[in-house]
Amino acid sequence: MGRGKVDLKRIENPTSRHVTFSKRRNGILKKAFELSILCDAEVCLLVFSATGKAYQFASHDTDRTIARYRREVGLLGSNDQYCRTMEFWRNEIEELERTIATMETGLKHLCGEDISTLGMKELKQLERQLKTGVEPSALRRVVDDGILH
Amino acid sequence: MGRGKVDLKRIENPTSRHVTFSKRRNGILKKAFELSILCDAEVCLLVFSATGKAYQFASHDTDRTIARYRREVGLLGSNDQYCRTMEFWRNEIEELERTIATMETGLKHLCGEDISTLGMKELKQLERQLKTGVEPSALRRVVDDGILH
DNA sequence: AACTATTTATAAGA
DNA sequence: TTCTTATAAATAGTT
Repeated sequence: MGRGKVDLKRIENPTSRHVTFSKRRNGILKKAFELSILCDAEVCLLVFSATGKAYQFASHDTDRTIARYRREVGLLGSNDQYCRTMEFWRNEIEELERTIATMETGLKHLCGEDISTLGMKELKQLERQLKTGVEPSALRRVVDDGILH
Repeated sequence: MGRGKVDLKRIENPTSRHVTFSKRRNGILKKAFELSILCDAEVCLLVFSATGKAYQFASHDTDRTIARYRREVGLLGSNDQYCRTMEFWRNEIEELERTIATMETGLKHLCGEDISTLGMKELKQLERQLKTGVEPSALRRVVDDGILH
């Protein structure tokens, strides 16, 4: 698109490459946004320039979409047959139990200290854990007890 | 682009929405590929259709790019202050409750029928629900009752 | 799935 | 970078 057709290969001239990156980066971010709105899709786009700068778009939440990707795509080879075996479901349950154990540790930690003393890192991790799954009753207890403020 | 201009809002007609999704999905995947080649960038694009089907492009390796995102971007910029407010946690909880409600519906459905009659699609959805969070006791009950085989 | 009329994106130039 | 403009690409509506 433009004054001339361009070959699909790395643009050697650094200036052109940077200018093109800037333009196309904006273009694709816009496309990602439009796709998510028009078609009601969940879209996550991560871009790192050759110089290491990061750009991103997420229609919902980057972590959420990545988690979904890991769940649904990340574990390939889960063939139809295997999914119906007891072994498959035992593995599912074990994984869940590990998640819950981690969560419980996190909750204990949370109950033991004022949340305002937690660092950003811990808060983000806790948020991730919450979104990955937690018993709502346990959570509500924490909240009702007024540990959070 | 096309015979008419389109408003930036969800396309209500399901047929048009699906057709547009298919076209634009291909378009943006191509754009992602071109950006990575022309400008020597690291690009990762994750797309889930409204019906849950996944599509992706990764110039290098999806896991690698995600890891890089987590290292360099994941921990920055979130509003440290807001995360400590009650409002933030209430939102977290509401989101969880919605998830749990969906899950409970799914479990009821599961208990009512033999899992071997479920298709791959339902199995994958159930797997997603399981991993998103479910009370392990409820799950174990389902398993122990021999509904799965 | 194809076909086109149009809209968009963007390459090159200033 | 930013704006302009000619042209290549993408795509909306149609067949």
